[in-house]
Amino acid sequence: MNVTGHTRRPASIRDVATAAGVSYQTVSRVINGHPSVRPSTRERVLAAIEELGFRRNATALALASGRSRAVTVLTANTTHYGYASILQGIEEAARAASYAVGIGVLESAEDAAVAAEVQRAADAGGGIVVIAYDPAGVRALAAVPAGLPVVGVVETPATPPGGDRPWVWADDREAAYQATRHLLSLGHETVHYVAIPSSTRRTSARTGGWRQALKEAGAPEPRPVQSSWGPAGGHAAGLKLARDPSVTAILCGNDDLALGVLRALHETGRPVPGEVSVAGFDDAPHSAFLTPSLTTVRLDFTGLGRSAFALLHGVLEESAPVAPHPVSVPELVVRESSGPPPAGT
Amino acid sequence: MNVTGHTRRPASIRDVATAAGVSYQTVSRVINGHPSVRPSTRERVLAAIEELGFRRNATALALASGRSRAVTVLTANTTHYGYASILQGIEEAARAASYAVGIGVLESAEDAAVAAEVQRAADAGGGIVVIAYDPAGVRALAAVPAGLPVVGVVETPATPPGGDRPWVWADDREAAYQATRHLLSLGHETVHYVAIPSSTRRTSARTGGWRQALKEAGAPEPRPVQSSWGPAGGHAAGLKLARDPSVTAILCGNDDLALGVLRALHETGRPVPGEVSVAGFDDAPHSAFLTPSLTTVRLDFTGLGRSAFALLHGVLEESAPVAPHPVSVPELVVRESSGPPPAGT
DNA sequence: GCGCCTTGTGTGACCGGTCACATTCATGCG
DNA sequence: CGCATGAATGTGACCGGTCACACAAGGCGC
Repeated sequence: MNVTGHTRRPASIRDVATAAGVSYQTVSRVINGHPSVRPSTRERVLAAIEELGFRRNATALALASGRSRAVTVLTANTTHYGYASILQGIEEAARAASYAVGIGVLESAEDAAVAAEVQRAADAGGGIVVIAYDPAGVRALAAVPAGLPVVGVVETPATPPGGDRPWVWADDREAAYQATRHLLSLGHETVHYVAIPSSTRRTSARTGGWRQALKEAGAPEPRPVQSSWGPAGGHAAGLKLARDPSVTAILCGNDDLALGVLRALHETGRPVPGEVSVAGFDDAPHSAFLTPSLTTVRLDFTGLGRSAFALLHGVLEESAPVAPHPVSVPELVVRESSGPPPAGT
Repeated sequence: MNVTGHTRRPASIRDVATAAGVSYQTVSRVINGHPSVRPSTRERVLAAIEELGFRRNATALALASGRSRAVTVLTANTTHYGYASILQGIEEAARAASYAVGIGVLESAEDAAVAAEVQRAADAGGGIVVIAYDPAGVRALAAVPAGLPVVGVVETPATPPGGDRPWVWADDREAAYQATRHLLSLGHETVHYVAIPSSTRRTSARTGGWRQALKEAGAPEPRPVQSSWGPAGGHAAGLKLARDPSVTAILCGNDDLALGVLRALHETGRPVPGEVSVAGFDDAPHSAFLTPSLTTVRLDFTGLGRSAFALLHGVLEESAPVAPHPVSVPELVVRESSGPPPAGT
């Protein structure tokens, strides 16, 4: 309406109050839907709000009420598929609940750096979601001071990370178990494992599922190959494994690693799936379009993010029902990269 | 120090003041580094701060001072490589300047939805960075009310999107130009183009660079194939192009599209680069590990994000020097997917 | 000795909301 | 008819900082 060239200070509830001829408290009642406001009064206030383009100041609201309707997501990474999808799920749910979403990247797993980042997140005032799939995340989750509303997105339900704090998970253990069984069922003697960083600890869910499947089948358990997150790490691991002719099946900690492994096998002249079968983890969007397309396990990261937010939302507002630990069931997706072992073996 | 079971209200400057035996204003001076505070006093205050574990309340600071040391990033997507990398760059720079980073996803390009999201970003109080690579982003940038500190990350410097507002860009036009010239220089008669959503408009930078290279070489200009962002879109486009035997070179709007195109060519039995050459855009981490590895143009998205923040930072605090429009130079990366056209042509 | 400027410190108001309580007026009920 | 009750509204303090200004003490010039 009012088009002066200058940027004017936005209208406050007191401005609205004078415009409507009521007290600021009445305005507050109207915007909060308090019942005992005479309809005619409400009408007038709403008109004034409309006319002045009033919007409730989020900062003042947070300061006065203590609640800030905000979530900060702490994560070691924003670009990898799994992380980015979880973040997206959180944002989606947060937006629906009109919460603001902040992010903090844990660039280093060093304690001081992690603590600093946790502090920053705590300063933001709202709730915190920590993606604790890796060392930095796990430490961050542990470093969140007690009493702060926090939810962890973790690898496995078997090891409660922060003791009493709520968490959500996709069942990586089950997923790794399924993928490994799939490969074994094709006739492979055993399955080698290329691990993402956190998954080397004995307690890791992905490693655990793989190990369990091997044990149940009475298959020998090769040493997992420690790797990084990206295709470069997978490539290096793949070159190593390719040298060993007994290797006929490889499970990778994520699809990016699998991509690197595929490339390494290609470079060393070992056809997939003719000689070696490869399975990934996560079902990233590109996996279906690789050549050969990648057998993998699909995890619902977006849903995981939504659940994390729902849980946090429940903690922040007692009114909101706390979701019962929602575990999304992983789904094996069989594609071209897995098949029976070569006949000669 | 003080370990009571209950979560106590954090210390305020007044708590510190009484503990140090000074007024709250003196505490404020100390935490702001004001010069005229007697060293001995400063000492006492710092000791009290330390002892009470005082941290300045960000919300109160924002309310009182007006500045909120926060950036909100508006983007249509958080999972695609380019977007995620820009976000990461922004976060990195923001963290270094101890700014909080918020994100808002533009789920729909519909005007009302975009406007709502812009409002939310504005409500957050700080600066705004809009990633305007696509219709939703472009609209969001246009919808930001004048007077708000905002920086756009845009496709091309040729079309100032918001008129007077600052923006940064990676030179997509130049990148597309380089990639197209590379393919032409290999001997291809022309280069087909599979476009990402925004790039179909005539003003688009990527399309423009491609077109310019064709024109300069006197090559015929085929109709660009409109596609989506992901590999599925590239796959569909690739199937279409594969039917045309005259197609020997394809430039894709991003590496994910290229991946889909590669797959489509594989499925239709057209060897790459034997019969068809393919080039991508962005140099995503996986592109080097595809089979065939992908010729592409590398863009420094992270650097772009950092620049965007630097620019915004300059706007928010006059003290900070405003970076001169920093354009990162794209770099052509030649890999296996491009080569000379088949001899018979 | 006086005025004046500078240094160090304190006081009150304010940012824009919420919250606890006070006040007014119309009802219902004994 | 008097009084308790509840609806409708207003007042003052408060959240935790900042800002503008006041004020005391000390040094300097004249």
